[in-house]
Amino acid sequence: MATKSNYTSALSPEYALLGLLYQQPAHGYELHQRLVTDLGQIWHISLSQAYNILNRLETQGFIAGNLLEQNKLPSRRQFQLTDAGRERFATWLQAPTGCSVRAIRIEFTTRLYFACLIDQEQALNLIESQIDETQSGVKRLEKELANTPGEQIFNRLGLELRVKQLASILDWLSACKQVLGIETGQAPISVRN
Amino acid sequence: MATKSNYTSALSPEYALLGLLYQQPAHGYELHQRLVTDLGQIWHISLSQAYNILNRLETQGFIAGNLLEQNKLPSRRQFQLTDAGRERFATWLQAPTGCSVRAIRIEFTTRLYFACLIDQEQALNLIESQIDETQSGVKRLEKELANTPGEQIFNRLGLELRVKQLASILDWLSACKQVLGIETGQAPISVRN
DNA sequence: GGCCGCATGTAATCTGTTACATGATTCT
DNA sequence: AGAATCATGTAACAGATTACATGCGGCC
Repeated sequence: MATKSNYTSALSPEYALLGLLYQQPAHGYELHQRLVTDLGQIWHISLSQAYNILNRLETQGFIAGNLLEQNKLPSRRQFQLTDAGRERFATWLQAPTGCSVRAIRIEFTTRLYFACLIDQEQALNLIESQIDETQSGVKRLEKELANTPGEQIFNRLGLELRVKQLASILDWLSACKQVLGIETGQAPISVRN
Repeated sequence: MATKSNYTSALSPEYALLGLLYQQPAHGYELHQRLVTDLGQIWHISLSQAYNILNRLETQGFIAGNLLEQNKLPSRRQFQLTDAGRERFATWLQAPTGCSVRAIRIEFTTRLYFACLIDQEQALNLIESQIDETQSGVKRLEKELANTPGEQIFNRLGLELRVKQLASILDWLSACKQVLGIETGQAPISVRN
């Protein structure tokens, strides 16, 4: 019934690539470099994989590339977003991240990165709604913990760990607000050096 | 140069299955059930995937299965560890987990589960050495944080989050010791209900 | 001469996920 | 009669990881 197979199951840097292209056209090598310098602590991605993902995105019609010849160096494939790609990125940017610890560290941080570049106001909203979501996640886990019998020691331990981690995430989200200096109404920080 | 391809890259419940078989032979359906009831909060694995992993393990020579006919129900494939499998599990059980948040939540907890069943003494060691490892992980991250220039805001945020999460893990590891009641010298808890 | 940076890719392998397929028994 | 549980699997698909392959230019 669905148009095609459309799995976005796992975390993938594909949206990070789309986001970089949302700013300006670029070629694969450059995109990879920017990922490493700006978000290297968040995404660990090899050059090959970057090319693989770009090929996939091109096949799916989210980006289009055209060759740029260079006089000495090998020619580049310059990519730019298609309309579909622009929409895909915009939709993703304001989608909820969920409460998986991993998703927050990786996907949410990436969202925040782009939101800061595009719209500081939206970045604030992002943080606030993530705080809400995380708080309700804590409640959900605590309810589940209450429903888990004491014999299931390791299920309980697993839940307790997740609760603690969400708590530390809440802590971190507050720190995010301060670091970004958004709520103080200061001048927008420069993100690209 | 390597004997075969031997990737253990990602977290996989394969060792959990080996561990369950380390205790006693069992068939696939039963193994899946035990995973769900005992470690369901830690591993989310479908029945199909359990069978897939078991097939893989059999191909690799870590387990061996023989059919048990039943009078009414369909026949079972009862698996047991081979010598190679027993060794594989034992090696894994005392291997270090590392400091990835995910690995600790999933792999370490699984190790702890089996260590408790097999040898309470070893369980204590496991926790202690994980505490050490995690502490040095915090130091490593803090050093990296110190080396990350202030312009790389999001790399810094990513590192700060990881530091916070490791701190909450240290907290949790202390709680583990208490919950398991190991250091108090109490009678061994019953893990299987 | 050799290594590093620029710039591109292909291919193989492994793994997870989902869906599909089958068939008996037991409970309601 | 229909749903749930027991018990087994195969197949298709997507994606991550790694390895392999190429070629130029500049630097030491």
